[in-house]
Amino acid sequence: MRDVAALAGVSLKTVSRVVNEEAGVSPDVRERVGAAVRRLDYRPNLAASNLRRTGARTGLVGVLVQDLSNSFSAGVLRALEDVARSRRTAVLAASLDEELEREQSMVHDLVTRRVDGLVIMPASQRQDYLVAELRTGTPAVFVDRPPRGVDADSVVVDNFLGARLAIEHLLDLGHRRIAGLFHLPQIPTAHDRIAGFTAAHTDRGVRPDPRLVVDGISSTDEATEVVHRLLDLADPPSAIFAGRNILASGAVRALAERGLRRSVALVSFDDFPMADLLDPGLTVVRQDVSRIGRTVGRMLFERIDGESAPPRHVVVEPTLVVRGSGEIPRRPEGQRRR
Amino acid sequence: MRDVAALAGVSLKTVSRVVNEEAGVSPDVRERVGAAVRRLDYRPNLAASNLRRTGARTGLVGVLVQDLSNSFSAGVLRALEDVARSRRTAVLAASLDEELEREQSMVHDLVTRRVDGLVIMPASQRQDYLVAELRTGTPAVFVDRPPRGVDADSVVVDNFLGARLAIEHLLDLGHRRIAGLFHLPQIPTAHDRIAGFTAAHTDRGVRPDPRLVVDGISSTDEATEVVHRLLDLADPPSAIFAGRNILASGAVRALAERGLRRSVALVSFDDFPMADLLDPGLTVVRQDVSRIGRTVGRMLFERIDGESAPPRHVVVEPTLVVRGSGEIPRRPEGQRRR
DNA sequence: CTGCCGTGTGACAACGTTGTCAGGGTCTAG
DNA sequence: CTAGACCCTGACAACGTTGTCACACGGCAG
Repeated sequence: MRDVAALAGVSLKTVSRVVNEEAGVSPDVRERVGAAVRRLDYRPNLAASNLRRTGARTGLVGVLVQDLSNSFSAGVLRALEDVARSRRTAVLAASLDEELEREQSMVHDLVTRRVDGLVIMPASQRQDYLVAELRTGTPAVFVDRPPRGVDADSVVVDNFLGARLAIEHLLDLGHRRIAGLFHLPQIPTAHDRIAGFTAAHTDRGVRPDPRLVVDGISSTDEATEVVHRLLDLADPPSAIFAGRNILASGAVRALAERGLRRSVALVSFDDFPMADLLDPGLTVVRQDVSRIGRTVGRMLFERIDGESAPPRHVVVEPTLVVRGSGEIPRRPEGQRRR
Repeated sequence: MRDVAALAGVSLKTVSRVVNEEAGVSPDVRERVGAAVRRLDYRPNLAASNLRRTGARTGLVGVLVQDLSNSFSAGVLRALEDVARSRRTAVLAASLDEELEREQSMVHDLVTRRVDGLVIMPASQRQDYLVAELRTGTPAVFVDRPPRGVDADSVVVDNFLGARLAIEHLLDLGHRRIAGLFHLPQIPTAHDRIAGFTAAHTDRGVRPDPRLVVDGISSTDEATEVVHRLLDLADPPSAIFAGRNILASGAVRALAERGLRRSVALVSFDDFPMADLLDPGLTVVRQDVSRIGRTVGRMLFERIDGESAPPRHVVVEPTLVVRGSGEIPRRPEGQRRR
């Protein structure tokens, strides 16, 4: 900036005025400074500028998701990015991989970087640590999992409802022995899906067989194994509900290995690209990822703009997408057929 | 910081020393300052710190990909993130959506933010504009598409080889009428894949039917349409090569609609999650996304560390992943069979 | 001619931090 | 007892920018 001022023969302040398009600079000077800026490839130092300006924004928001490479996280991030772009804000993204410690250290880092806002898909059970972090006034919005131990905006899917929709759908088709595959039950989303699974049964007077409900499954391979084990039971399930898309792929594989893809019904939570190309197409409970992302973005920027109403907790309703795999009727006997 | 100094009864500089874990502070004072820091929730202002330090890094890298929500971009980003994390660096991510203008403005913004490095999956044809941007010394690494008009490191997949692998595979199975579905030919990746498609044919003395080679297809629906049109020809293709995964899903859909999934061979460029669950499993040319991301990360940080050797251009070899859809033999007559 | 106003410009301090250097205290060797 | 060395600590300037304020100039009314 000093060089620009020297080259244009003006003071630092005048360069600042031109760069910031402030009024009150004669066209002549404005032109001279502009030329000098271009000639020297001058770029204002945003850090210094923010330092000086009172209450300036960094134009940066932090987004902490479970895993940038999974389609749910990536979809939410993408929708958020679009909102951020319209607010001339850049996005700092990171994966938490369900690691509590990483969540805390990332939040700390981002707050230290003075991001204007924070979006968190939490890995931790409780976020008490956030109370201190957010004392600086950084707004935070939770997504996918509600906050515990700290009061903040959130956008979550109604996991209970989603599971119930799926199970009711299967019950309507006559299924009575429905297997449930779930993630770690201490994760709120998994917990609610298990609850929805159970509630749908009991509401209809059906008692779910506890042997058919398996939780703590965290990989596709484990899911394949579990499904094989369930199908080996003397009274195997006639339908399967997968509580997460990666568990659904394990289930699909197990069914395929036994030639049962058209014999055992399957419904999954979470849609994914190309689920409709499977044969039969995979019936899923879909979360509207981009709507979730947009909602989160909108709420975050309202807070950044100074909105100070009490935290809002938006619950997005998932929908059942019928594609075939979930519409296989109960087959009372002779499941081995092709 | 001033408050901390006052509370601890020391000078600003001493607080600075404690915060930065500099040597030469008595344990007593260190402890007092530490307590004050905790009590006041003090956080150093990174911007100010960077401003003062000579040649300090921002601990920030910019990553510009095609679309954060597609699995290739997301996978590369994720692998990059892991490298960045090990270097205590955060990642600023953005989607370009093949928009040239956005590429330029994002690069400009990121350079102004003083990122330590830049990763670009270019949307533009030429990147001459970068010469001026990079004069500040910000290193850049290109991924997926090589740089034009500016000399910089790059990591790209051998698209020519990938397409050739696929076509040779199909030719080996006796196919002679192979359809090719491609993206816009002015995009270098598409261009090379078309070239590989053609070269594989001519190397084997087969003349590809120009009517079977369609480029400029940019959506799944368009691909479906095109495949239907090709299958309506008097002499339809016995195999299809999809030059991109989104085109593959269009092709799968068209084949499914005609009950030809087990009759017409299909090989696609780009793997995607759950491609193995299709029936038959989709045979693809796979790019090792996480290796690409890691390589890019490694190269970028070498530059950030001051490496000044001439730019390197790494070409990653793709591999053919056989899953069934590509191994359907040529069926000389009566393709309509189920 | 004087005084006032508006316009364009610049000097200076300040944002929050750290590098430099100097000073005061304690310790050790001569 | 003194000189030198060493250890801690603090004063001060500087990083690149912008807010505040003052000043110089030309024009205009009295």
